Amino acid sequence: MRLTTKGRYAVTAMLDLAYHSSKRPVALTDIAKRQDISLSYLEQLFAKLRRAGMVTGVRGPGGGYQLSRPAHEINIAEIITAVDETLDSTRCGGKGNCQNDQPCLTHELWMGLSEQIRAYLAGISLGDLLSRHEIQQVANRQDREMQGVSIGEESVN
Amino acid sequence: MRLTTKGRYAVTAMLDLAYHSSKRPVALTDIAKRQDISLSYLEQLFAKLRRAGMVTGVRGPGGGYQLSRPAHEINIAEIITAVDETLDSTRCGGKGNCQNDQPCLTHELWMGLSEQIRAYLAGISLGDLLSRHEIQQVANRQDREMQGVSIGEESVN
DNA sequence: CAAAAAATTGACTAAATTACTAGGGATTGG
DNA sequence: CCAATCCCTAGTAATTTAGTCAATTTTTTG
Ligand code: FES
Ligand code: FES
Repeated sequence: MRLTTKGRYAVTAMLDLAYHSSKRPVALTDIAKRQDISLSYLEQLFAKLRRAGMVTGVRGPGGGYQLSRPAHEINIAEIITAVDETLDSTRCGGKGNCQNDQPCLTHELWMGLSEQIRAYLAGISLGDLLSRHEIQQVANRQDREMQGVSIGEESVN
Repeated sequence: MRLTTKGRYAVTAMLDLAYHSSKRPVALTDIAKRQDISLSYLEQLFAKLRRAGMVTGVRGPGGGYQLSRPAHEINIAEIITAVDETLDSTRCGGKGNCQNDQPCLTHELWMGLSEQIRAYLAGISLGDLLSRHEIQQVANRQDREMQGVSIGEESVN
């Protein structure tokens, strides 16, 4: 499979967005600060998420991004495939041709694994994650740290 | 997770070894030809597999490698971890410290995924794979092609 | 209207990792 | 002995990832 920080960042950012969503859109600068992700890099990820129809951008002051669908209708597999293109474990990309146009000895094994991973991540939605205790605790901590930074110290960014 | 061609090659080579194992050891040059893997690269992988105690090497002419245990007692997860060091999906390596020494928002999610993958691959042994039809077919094809090469054509390697 | 806030886009770069090569021993059967 | 084979270490080329930079467009606020 290809699970890199790109996919991880995308899921993290989407979860942050879901957690802080209300009437008003959420600006990427806020997500970048809370989650410690480069703003420019986030912009690239959200461009893909927008093209995939998972978020909508609102321009201008007070703008930002919003989920296009309720959090419990967005699953993790979608998010990763939107930015990573695939969560396939095969070498051949599912085409069964990685040894001289023929399937290699282990093609079926990786196909099975891919399906396993896909099914697991497709079965978890942003809404599911939001309701988990550990995640609420972490999100809370991050919000407090954000306040601390903006009140107590100079912004170093 | 980190599933690269290194891990895939290792599993493929181990499966080839299991399939061709009998009294006599199997030489890496044969595996390299059948599976289209660079010999030097295979040697590096088998060095790790040997250190992990999964195969034993026999030197000298007629030498090669043998499985240290029966095929049904070697599972896929073992093989991958032996060469790839880990099949962890987290960014932090399970330590929960990837955001400024604190767990990031999605740490628990990746932990769950890692366990899912590990359990799946740990539940499959080389013996299981050997008994699958598709794999026998592919192995057979490879053996025929090998013969064709050594009889009909000059070896291009 | 002017200014500012924010998304949007595309090109480019640096760092890291992977896949692979090169070259030399060490062992052992015939 | 000598050829086949494992064994070991370094090094390198290719690929991929993570991230930067700079310019543009759209919209709201004052
Ligand atoms: S992984 Fe699909 S053919 Fe090798
Ligand atoms: S993945 Fe473990 S702390 Fe972020």
